[in-house]
Amino acid sequence: MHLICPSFSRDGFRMDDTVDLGNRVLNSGLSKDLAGQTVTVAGWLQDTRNLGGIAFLLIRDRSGLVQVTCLKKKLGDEVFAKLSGVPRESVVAVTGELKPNAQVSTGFEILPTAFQVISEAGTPLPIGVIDKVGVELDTRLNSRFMDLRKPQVLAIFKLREILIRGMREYLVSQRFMEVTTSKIVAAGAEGGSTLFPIKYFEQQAYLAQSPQLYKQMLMGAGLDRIYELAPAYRAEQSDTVRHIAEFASLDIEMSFIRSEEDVMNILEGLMAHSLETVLREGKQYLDELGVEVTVPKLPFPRVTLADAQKLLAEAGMPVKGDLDTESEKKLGEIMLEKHGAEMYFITKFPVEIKKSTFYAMRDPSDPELTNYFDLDYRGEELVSGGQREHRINVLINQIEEIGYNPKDFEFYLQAFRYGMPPHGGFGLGIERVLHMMLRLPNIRECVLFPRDMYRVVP
RNA sequence: GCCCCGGUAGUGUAGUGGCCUAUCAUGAAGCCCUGUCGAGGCUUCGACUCGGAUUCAAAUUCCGACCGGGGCGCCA
Repeated sequence: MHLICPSFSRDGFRMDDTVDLGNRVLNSGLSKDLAGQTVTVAGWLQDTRNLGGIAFLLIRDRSGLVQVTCLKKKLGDEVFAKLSGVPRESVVAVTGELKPNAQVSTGFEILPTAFQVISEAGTPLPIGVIDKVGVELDTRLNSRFMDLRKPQVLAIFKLREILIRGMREYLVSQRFMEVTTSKIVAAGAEGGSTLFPIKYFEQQAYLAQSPQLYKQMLMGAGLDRIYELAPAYRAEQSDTVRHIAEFASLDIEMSFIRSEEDVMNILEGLMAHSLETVLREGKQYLDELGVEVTVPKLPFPRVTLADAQKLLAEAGMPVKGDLDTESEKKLGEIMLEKHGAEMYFITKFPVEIKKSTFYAMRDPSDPELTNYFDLDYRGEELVSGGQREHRINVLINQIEEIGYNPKDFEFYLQAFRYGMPPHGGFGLGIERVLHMMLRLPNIRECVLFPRDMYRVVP
């Protein structure tokens, strides 16, 4: 911490120690109405435009920009040179008089009476905050702290926060209780190949790929309606723009459902409410990104997987089995055209496709199908969910069918032996929602410090 | 895991055997300029990922390593 200008002396410019941050106001709190008042602001020196006898310093804080205008005549040569020579992106604090001025885009400026460089930035910057050249995502992620200083990058995370807040609001209104389950587990909900092994004292353990089994056990505990927002870890060898090794998963589980339809009702309500919240509270950030968001209308269209295959065949893209990436995208176009819907359910996945999902309930009216669905958003999968099998005997059969040993799941199965209500739920990828909602080229854009097959730092 | 593509100043790029003491922009350093808001003008600085091979000659071709991008499978 050091003084910028020990020689400050002219015109009452403060040359003593430091600017008092106790009186600091956010840039957004300033306006012409404060004309003549002394104000203190602090932030990052975004840019300096030195015109010779006058210099403009732009100071950015989390709320926006403010212009500090320095006059050489008033400050003296030495002070003026020091002020206009502070490196970009240094953290500075300024006290000065707020003066209305129509020549400034905000309508006012600050004439400094004290100035402190709190933390000087090195040069050159690893990446520019306002430079007029592109920067690749990988380079940006290597200097993420600097990247996040860009308003359009920060906007993504403001919107993420609003989206999640909207989701919580909705779930609370529907009497869901938030829970936290362990991310250190002895067994996965699905195959072992996507698990990250960890050494847990003297035992083998894994990072949780899903809270699936715990959510269900909590239904056996009588919690009725729960949700959890927590990281999920997948060691998938998936190097694509929509996969990351650690993602935020919103998992819900609810009891006493009649079928998966009850779960879908909650899910569509959740999506509509949270997107509405984003639209209502996040307008400035959406504008920053130049994105338009449409709130989906209720109810969302439902199409069985079989019908989806028919639609695709009619469109000249026949698929057998599960949809591949190309047909998934195509279905997104078809649903938009036919129903004007960006979000839609694909229902009644066949047992054949869901065979590793041993806890899926099969359709009582067709043993070839399950009560499982996906929610897609413009051709990308956001959610998987469905009705679970709550009958212990059937559940054990389904575990054995895929060659697993029920003994390995005894901790889980126990919860089914002493009273388990019919239940269902889903897991939703937060980043997938943002990826599609904001039309970002890469899902890594909406994680602060993304983890993928190759990146563990920062 | 499979397929395709790439790695040039701090950042983004041009350059596909000799015309490269490597282009342009941005940036940084310095000078000039009293109304900038993508400020402007002038000067300077700064790079061929690493190792091996081919060749009279390699940023450029070949092999390997490392790093990155896209697609597929799979998935949230």
